[in-house]
Amino acid sequence: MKRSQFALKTFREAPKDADSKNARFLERGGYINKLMAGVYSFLPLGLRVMRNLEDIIREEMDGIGGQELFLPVLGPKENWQKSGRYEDLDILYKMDTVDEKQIVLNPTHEEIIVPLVKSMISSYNDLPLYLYQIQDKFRNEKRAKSGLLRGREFMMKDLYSFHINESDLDDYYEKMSRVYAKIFSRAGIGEKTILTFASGGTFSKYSHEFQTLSENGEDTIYLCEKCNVAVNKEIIDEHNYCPNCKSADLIEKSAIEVGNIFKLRTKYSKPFELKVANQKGETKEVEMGCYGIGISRLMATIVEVTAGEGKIVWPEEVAPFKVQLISLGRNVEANELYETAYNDKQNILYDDRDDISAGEKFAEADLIGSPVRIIISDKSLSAGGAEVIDHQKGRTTIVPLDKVLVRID
RNA sequence: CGGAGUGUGGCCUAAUUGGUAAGGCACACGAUUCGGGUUCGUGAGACUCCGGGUUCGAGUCCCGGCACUCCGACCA
Repeated sequence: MKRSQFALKTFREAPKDADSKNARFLERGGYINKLMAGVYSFLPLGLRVMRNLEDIIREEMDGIGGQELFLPVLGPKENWQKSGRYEDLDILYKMDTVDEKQIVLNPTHEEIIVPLVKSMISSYNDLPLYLYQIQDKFRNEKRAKSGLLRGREFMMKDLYSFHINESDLDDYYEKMSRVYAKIFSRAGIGEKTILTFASGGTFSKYSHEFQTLSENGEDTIYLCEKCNVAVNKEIIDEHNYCPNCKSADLIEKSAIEVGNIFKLRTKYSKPFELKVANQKGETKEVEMGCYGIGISRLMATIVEVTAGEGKIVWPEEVAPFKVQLISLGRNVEANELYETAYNDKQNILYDDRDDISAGEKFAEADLIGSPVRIIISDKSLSAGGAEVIDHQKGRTTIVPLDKVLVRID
């Protein structure tokens, strides 16, 4: 991609109303644009980051049998009344339409997927079943805040698992827990993301959250540094010791909840009468689990944890562009490198603008944050080729132009 | 939903006791410069959030809305 053709506008200053680190950085860098409180447009640069996160998540979900589908944003009032959440959920967007129908903007999709799956399965032979989607969720938060961390419309991956019995649910739940750790590791926040015991609701003793340690986090967790496991504040009164080593030596930390896994058991299969026949021909309610990752929140969390002032180095798999090629007055050489060395032009951003100062190009490159930066200038050419900066390793080398690709790979 | 604060060109800011909107960024054009948002000139761009009120006169004071931000409550 040539920078001169890329729809990107960065700014010297962040908008005044962007107060959180992620909002300041992402709006300044031209990743996102605020439409109203808690509602953001994703611009081409920001969408590239989100798509990369989606790709990681898809790969991992598919890897444990997940099958992707796409459920509607709109939902019928009746489904939500059936589960009791039409009245219980204060964040539910309820709308009266002109023809006097009442509809809901789905804030989550148990009420949608359970009736759907009911129409698909009838026997234990149809189980287990793992369905997921990546889609916008709508929640009328009393107070949207902190940029992408708590929005009213946000991108989420939600997977729902369906099992013939509890032990099968337990097995899959454990498997998912490990896969989640892998996802956050690939997203570059593995070391700071802590498996956290949280309230399980009425059907299960605990659920688990994946909490990323961050000063600006809105959750409070109690961390056992020895085991790298934590307990959420909401259950610390009953559980003020490490779930792993039983130590009471826990440290209070603030964190951002980036993912959550939850054993629903029969909470929703019951009201919607989702049942299948078991081996004996008896009808049984289906055991369910649900597993969410807030993808836009994950993007914000990476920024909160890794960005500096006007500067970021995105994790390898997340970066909007893997490589940034910057020409400083040497477009002939840079053009040739761009055209010949890179067949994957989608993953390199080539700043070919010739009316922009070096300082401005660098400042913008810092905001875009590719792991690798290549500079071609008089200075680099007289030193022997292109200057290749590996931001992950913190290393700068001069590489002959015909060897640049080799060195990158 | 309670409390507090803030609304001025696209963005960031200024405007004296109330006196007729100023600057920077960005944008267009022309020069200049070319390793950290270079410098200079020219130009375009504003019902000062909306609606009332006080006043000869309101960005400024008063009332009512709306929006945004922060604190708290809430967060399957």
